[in-house]
Amino acid sequence: MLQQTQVKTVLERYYFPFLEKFPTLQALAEAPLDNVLKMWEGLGYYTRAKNLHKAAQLTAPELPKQYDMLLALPGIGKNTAAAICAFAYRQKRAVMEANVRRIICRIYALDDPSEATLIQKAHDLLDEENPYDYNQAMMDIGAMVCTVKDPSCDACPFATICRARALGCVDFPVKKRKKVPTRREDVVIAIYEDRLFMKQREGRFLHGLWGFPASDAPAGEEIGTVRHQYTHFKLEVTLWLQRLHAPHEVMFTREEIADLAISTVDKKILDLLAKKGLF
DNA sequence: GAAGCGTGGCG
DNA sequence: TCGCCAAGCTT
Repeated sequence: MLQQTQVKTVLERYYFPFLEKFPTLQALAEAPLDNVLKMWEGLGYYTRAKNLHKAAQLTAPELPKQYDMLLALPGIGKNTAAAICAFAYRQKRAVMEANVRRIICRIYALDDPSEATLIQKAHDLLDEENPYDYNQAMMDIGAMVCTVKDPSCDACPFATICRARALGCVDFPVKKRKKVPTRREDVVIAIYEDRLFMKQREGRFLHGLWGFPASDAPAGEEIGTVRHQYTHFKLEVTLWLQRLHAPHEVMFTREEIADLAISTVDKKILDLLAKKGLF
């Protein structure tokens, strides 16, 4: 859950409900994927949920303790494998995530280091006698002291050796900006009495979540626009309403929709329909 | 190595 | 409104 996601979000809305629903690796492994996705709803990067579910099925009832075996599991990369080893099993592994990366870039004044360089530096710095405390300290310092903007260098234990500080700037690592394109889509909302047509998404994007597929041939009445910002593109959806005279394909009532895993953009569409009193 | 993958918060 | 960023991984 914590991959590319702020701790605050995970702790406030996802971690505890997820553990209550799936209290053991075995329970997670036996659950239908749709139930897992429902608990992941709104958290993003949904492949993580699928990978976690798969990893549970591969390892239940017990997670392996060896780094290489963890690394081989879907969704577990070098950082997560190192974190599990260091935090769960007190092994000598150095985590290399966002906070550690920022600290290392600043200590050594690295603009845009390769992954290999970062991992080498992290390994060099690791306190092998206290891997748990070292890793936790690095992440906490990154989160609370060596922050992205306006770091508290006066309170930083690295202040005397930090090259970025000696250079009088905190502009490490160098931020690479990228502009994202805008994508426009037409979506036709098919309504019959108290039911809506929804489809489970396929392909890589939002896979497994239920939503409103884009249409090549919009028809019906235009009812509004929904905007949503993804990492790599901006989406602008024009909504069309089509009232059917007979039900077709798969349609859901409001109560049934509440049990489906739905991404944020499709939630926005549902909100707009509700706001306009259309559904 | 680079691109693709979600969402919410912040300035 | 816009760009940046977060306990990264997979292809």
